[in-house]
Amino acid sequence: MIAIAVSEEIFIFVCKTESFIMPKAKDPDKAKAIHRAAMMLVIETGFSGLKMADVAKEAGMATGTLYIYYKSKDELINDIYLETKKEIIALLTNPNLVTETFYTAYRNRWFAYFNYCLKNPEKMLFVEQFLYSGYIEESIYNQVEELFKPLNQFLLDGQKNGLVKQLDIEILKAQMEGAIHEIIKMTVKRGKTLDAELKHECFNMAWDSVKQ
Amino acid sequence: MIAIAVSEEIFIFVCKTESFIMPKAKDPDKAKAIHRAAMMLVIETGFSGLKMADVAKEAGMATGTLYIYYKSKDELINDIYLETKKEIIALLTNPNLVTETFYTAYRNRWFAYFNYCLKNPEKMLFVEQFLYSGYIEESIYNQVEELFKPLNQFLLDGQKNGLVKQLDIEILKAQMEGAIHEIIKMTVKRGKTLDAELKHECFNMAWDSVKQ
Amino acid sequence: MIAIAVSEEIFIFVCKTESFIMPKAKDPDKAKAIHRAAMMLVIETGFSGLKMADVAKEAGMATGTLYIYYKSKDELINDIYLETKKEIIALLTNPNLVTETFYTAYRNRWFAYFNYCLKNPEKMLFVEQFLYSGYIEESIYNQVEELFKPLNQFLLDGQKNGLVKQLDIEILKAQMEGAIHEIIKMTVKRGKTLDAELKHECFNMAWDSVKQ
Amino acid sequence: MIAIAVSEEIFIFVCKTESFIMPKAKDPDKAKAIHRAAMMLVIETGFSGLKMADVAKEAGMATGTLYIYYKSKDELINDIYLETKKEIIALLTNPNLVTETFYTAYRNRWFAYFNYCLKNPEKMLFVEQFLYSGYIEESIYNQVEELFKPLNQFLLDGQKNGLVKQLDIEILKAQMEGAIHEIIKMTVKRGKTLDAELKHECFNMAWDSVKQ
DNA sequence: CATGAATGAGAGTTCATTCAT
DNA sequence: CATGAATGAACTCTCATTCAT
Repeated sequence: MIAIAVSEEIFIFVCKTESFIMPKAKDPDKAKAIHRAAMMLVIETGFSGLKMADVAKEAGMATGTLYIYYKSKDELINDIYLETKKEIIALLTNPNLVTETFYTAYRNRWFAYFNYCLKNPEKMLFVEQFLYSGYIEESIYNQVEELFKPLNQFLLDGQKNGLVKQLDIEILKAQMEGAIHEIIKMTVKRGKTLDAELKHECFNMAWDSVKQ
Repeated sequence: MIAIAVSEEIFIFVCKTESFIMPKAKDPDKAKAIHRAAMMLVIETGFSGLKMADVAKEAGMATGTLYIYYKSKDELINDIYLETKKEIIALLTNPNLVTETFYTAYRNRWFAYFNYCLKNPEKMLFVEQFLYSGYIEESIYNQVEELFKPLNQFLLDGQKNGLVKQLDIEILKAQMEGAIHEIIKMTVKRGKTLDAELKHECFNMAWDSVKQ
Repeated sequence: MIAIAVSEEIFIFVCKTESFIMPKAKDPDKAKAIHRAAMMLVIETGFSGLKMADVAKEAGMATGTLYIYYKSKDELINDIYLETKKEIIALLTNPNLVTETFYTAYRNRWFAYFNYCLKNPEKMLFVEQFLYSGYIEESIYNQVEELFKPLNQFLLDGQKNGLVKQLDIEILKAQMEGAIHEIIKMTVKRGKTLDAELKHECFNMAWDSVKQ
Repeated sequence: MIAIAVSEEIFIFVCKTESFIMPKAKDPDKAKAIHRAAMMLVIETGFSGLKMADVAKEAGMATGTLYIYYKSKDELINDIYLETKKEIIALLTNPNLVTETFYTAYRNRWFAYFNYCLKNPEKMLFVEQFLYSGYIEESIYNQVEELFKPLNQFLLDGQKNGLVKQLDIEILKAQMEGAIHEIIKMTVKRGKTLDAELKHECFNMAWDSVKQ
């Protein structure tokens, strides 16, 4: 390693990385492992059955380690919610989904979300359960509300063009989201699988319900 | 209550009747009061926040009294679920709902359930949350499944007559139930009220989604 | 038991005490047992070694029971302090201690406190340790300060009559209290006993130090 | 600190010297920094509130570093006690304090200790608290006892010459030490300052209490 | 039957200590 | 030698359940 004095207080060090002690950063994979473990356990046993000791064991670490990454059980749970919601928003605002016609754009979004839920039922269930778990913190709730606002515009455009029923946007969203969630839940609960055709029929129901 | 010592062993107590526990016969209303209290508290604080002491307080009795009516917290919660589900089944199999055409019969049933949820959101929410609370006992779950089977016939008839989409009955039910629940939840959360017209539009969405 | 209706809502009940279910009151002896146990353990192991489980065991009850009487460990410790300080104040403001001359009154007070400390070294030690334990709550501290103020007047009178050195009252009190505590601590630590004569010589030191 | 990648393996770091850990010989000041930090924190938060992580932070180093200088928290605390006591003994056995008359020698010693406590209240408080903290190790306690013995001779000489009250030496020491500590504690607690005159009056109290 | 103080197993969290970097 | 993330035993506190009154 070479040290060059620039001034009395400022130095330049040139060195190979491995010979320089990098401050050991908090392991970003650990936070994700904790997320995953906690989410799975919530689905298995509910929020009331979630124990930090179990999360630690499932994530392959000591209990104390959880508290390096999250201040408390509450914070952990709220953070999982927030991160999952952000993931969903990123998914639904993906520019790739935008297409020429409203119908195809709607279909793209519906399938994106439907497939996401089908692939990550634990995430969908977690988010659903969370809202009535008693763990939610208002600030987190509001933050998520804010993030979702841009998505409303899409449906408003559909209404303006006379393609979507003239109803409160929140009702339209509830209709679609509620149906998707319930279908996925039923699917998981009964161990069913949905082939492409079945998915398309589910989509048709969704479209039929909201189309003008 | 005022206590006046007449002698070392004899006291006079002056009190309002309700603050003096008169020995009385087993109160059949108590079980219902416990139900109501527990359900409200689950909605407010989630299953993880439900404490027997709070249930007792909310129901206006001592903790010990709860255990006269229910063997345990688990049993209490499962019983609430079972009773609520029975109430819903009774509602949906009410002979008054049967009418000439499939459409009107469907409409009657949809409105019956929708209005029930709107009037008793705590019951609907309790039932929804319960399934993933970790409290559910398999025997109770199976019992409820059994009770609901007769209702499927109604939709099967609709399909036979070409009025309802040719889809797995469970998917159809999930579509309808999920949408209703989500709309009600949104309504409650945002403090909205639904007038007759709005309800009808919600029904239209439901009908559009399942009709052939 | 005889019940006499005074009005529709007010009743008079006359009964032998044992035939009337008295609401089971929190046992006042338990609170004292907890005090005693906690105090002893603090002296033995210091505040840092005080464990609620040990307090419970020493007091002959379950851990949970402690929390019926005290909201937290902090509150328990602060309450012990407050109660002990109140006891000391009651002792020092006992009208029996007042006598004709300032000297005899001072002597009475000094001996009252010295003997109290000698008989209850654990209380004295607890109070001494407490102030720097990190457990003290400001409100409790202020409350005690307030209660002690009346005692200052006694020394002020001594100064007015030219019997006591003209020094800040707080310094005079510190001189006396510090000396007493340290002598008692030494006595306890070394397992010494103080006979009447020795006590009197200790008093003479105290008096010599403050007298004009 | 700024890191600039020159290649995949070579980096340039620009930083203020103090934020870059230069490999250096074992720093003899570190043990003292740890002492100071621990002592301050004990005074602020008591022994029960002393955390090794806080000591490290206060001393400007990592937790692990503490364990290079001290085997354990216990050892650290006991070492602080021992070192402080040694410092006090060195102070009181300073040959400069010896003078012609017993009175002036006594006065010199009293002022030396009083001023030491006034200047280092944290040390005095630490030592006071330590004895009842539950951390003390018997070997350390005995070692300190042994070191203090020579000081007794001084008072014994005073008694032989009829200048000091004929009382157990330990009682005399307790009287003096207790008074000094309590006056200093009061001073610190109330934010008072003691001028030369006031100090002298404190000394007079001390002298009056022990003089024959 | 009704009460609520008492119980104690079990949960969340902390923190002295270790060790790979 | 210095670091600080990781560890897990041990602590405080909670709460479902019991039982004497």
